[in-house]
Amino acid sequence: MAMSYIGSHILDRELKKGSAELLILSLVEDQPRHGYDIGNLIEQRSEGVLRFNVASLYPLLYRLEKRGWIQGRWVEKAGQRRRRYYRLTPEGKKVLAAQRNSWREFVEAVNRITGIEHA
Amino acid sequence: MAMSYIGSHILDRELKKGSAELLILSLVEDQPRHGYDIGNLIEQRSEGVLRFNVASLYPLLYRLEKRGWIQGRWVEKAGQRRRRYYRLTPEGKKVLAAQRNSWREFVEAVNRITGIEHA
DNA sequence: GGACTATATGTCGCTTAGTAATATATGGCT
DNA sequence: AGCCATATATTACTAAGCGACATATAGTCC
Repeated sequence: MAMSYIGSHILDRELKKGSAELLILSLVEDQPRHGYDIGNLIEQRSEGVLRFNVASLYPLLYRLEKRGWIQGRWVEKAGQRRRRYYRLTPEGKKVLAAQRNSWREFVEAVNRITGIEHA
Repeated sequence: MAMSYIGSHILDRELKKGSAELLILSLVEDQPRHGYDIGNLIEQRSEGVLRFNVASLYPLLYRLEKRGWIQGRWVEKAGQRRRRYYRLTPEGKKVLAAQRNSWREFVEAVNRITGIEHA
């Protein structure tokens, strides 16, 4: 039933893809964070608009680390499952700046075509 | 070489996915348009920031038509290859309104998390 | 005539990547 | 014991973008 598309679940799902890297890089910019924390922060700060699936989040963290944009290290504490904290690398910092610009350009372009004005 | 990622081709490519439907629906809102025209308009109005591959554009038009959001009809004119003009259906109009809201919410959420201020 | 370009639509096969489901491990609450 | 939150991880399925190629019409340039 086509009506079930209203609410734009498809749009929401697709949009998350491209912005995922930008979100993660931004969150580890000021302080190292572990995956579970990143997932929760995105959900909380977006007030539920953005939500990460673990099967997307962890592989994405591995990809970013493999590219050298973030650097992870294991931290073990008593009474806690081990956590892998990621920090932004110098190269990641450059990528983040570039992605912020791309994001701005992209939003402006879409707004121009779709006739959306930003307040 | 990881530096080749700078410029965010990956981000750009991914971001286009989710916004593609919104772009097309917006462009056929006021007047019927054919695929080739839509592709060119998106490229021109975005000043090259957004570009559609034909192997993405046409299948996407078929999907939107199959869902009943747009309705196409063939138009043949002498001295011209046949064109398929798509117009927005009443249901498509509702979807477009919903997707515009989703888009706004999404942009606000990403901006909040990534620390981007909009002027 | 032949080559090339712009217009206009269409399809194949490769690859990327999101997601549901499932798994593992620890600690606290009832 | 049962359940939930925390925290990381993997497998199998699926959707969809894209390079490359194909088809068709008409005009331009040499």
